[in-house]
Amino acid sequence: MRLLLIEDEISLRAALVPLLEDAGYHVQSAADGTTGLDRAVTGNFDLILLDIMLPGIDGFAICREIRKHGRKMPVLMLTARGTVEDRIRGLDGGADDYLVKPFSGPELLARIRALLRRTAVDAQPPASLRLGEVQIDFQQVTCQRGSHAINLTTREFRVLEVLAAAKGRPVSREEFLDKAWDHRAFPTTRTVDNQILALRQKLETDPAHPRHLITVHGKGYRLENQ
Amino acid sequence: MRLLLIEDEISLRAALVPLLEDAGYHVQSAADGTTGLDRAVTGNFDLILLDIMLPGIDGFAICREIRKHGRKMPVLMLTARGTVEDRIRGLDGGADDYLVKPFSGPELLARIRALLRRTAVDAQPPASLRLGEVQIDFQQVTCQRGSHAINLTTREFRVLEVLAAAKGRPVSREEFLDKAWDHRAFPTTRTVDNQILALRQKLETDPAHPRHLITVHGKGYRLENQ
DNA sequence: CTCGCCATGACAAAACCATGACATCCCCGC
DNA sequence: GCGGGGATGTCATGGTTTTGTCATGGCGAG
Repeated sequence: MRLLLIEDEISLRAALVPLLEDAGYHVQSAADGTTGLDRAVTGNFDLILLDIMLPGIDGFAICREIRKHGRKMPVLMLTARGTVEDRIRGLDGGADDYLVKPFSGPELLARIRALLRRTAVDAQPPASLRLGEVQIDFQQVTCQRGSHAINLTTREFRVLEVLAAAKGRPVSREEFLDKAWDHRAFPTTRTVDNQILALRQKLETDPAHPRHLITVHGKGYRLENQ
Repeated sequence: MRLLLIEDEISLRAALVPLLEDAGYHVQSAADGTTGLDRAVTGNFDLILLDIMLPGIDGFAICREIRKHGRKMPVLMLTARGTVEDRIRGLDGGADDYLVKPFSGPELLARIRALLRRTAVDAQPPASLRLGEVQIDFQQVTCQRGSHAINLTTREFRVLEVLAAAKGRPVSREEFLDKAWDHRAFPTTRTVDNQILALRQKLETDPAHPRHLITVHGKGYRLENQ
């Protein structure tokens, strides 16, 4: 599991990073809001730890921006202030939980576990998906633009399902090969690209300028669900 | 949904029961074959999870007994062995799916969902069906294009019924053999194709370009109703 | 016995998709 | 801004798998 810690205080970072790594997480950190937001949006994280008081952009704004980019990973806010207003404001902006400093290590780990568990449950692909005027039904294994049926291959459905289950998180080529290909298939990476290409040509209104099957340079692809 | 877990290893039961209950299933378990068979036959379960290596009766025998009693609920075999012979023997004896230990929780849940979907969704085929200008009546077992009668064989009716019951979802050849053939017939896959071929030639306006009996490459066939 | 049904196998046709070549784009350092 | 190198877009190709289609023969019902 990959965590992103956005926190400007060096001493807190120094304390938190080992704690999280000891707990088995992969941790990256950012010392200011701008860097943090950038990594949160482009990186492939499972959870964000976000301080509210930050130089650059503040935590509330970062959280809103993350959501604007369609990223659904859970965000755990860290703050020195604990007023009811702050809490409401944070949760309103798209944060998933809220932890008031000072907190204990076990407390933090427990919150992280709870958040990851909560989101892992709905890591299953949805029963159906709508991309613009295209409707994909994973139960019926059908796909149509308006009333006109579109023929997707089995592999294309599986690739879409993986993307849909990721809920906007970028999916790397390796992850695709793991999840959409039969166990232990090791095709060249071009293969994944070709599936994406085919899906774009079938699903996107303008395949050359995709609005839903988005390339994340150096990371893979992600699904923009409008 | 009510599941019955027949498994003698305490540790596996202890791991599986909470997993299944968290997933929203009602779980009962039996620690040996005799008890398990008894509950499977008398109880009202939607699915059976069945270990093969059991004290008392072994899993294969239990499965056969369950079928002898006319119970049709899906059976998912769990086993440490994964040989082709075991698999065939299990499926031959009336099991519906097969999972080799060790398996992951999500993997098990996915299989269960698939089995329940497969057996529950299409419980009731419609009483009649209209495909273009062709009218099929499953009650009267008749079929006509306009006022002109079309002669369908018994098997063709059953194949159509299975397709109709699936409501547009693709039906695999395995599923056809399960549902449209007498218990545990193992004809070559070509047999299903031939039935579809015959149906197309009788029902489709242009058998070479079917509009209703649609091939889903790598999956099977599905019925396009309109 | 005769006829229809249908399982099996053979072969052709089609679909799918892995691979590689080349063009193009993007990011980074200058 | 301006290359340069790596990453991605795109296409053509061939091999493999899956499906279409037909012929054959066994089998059971009437």
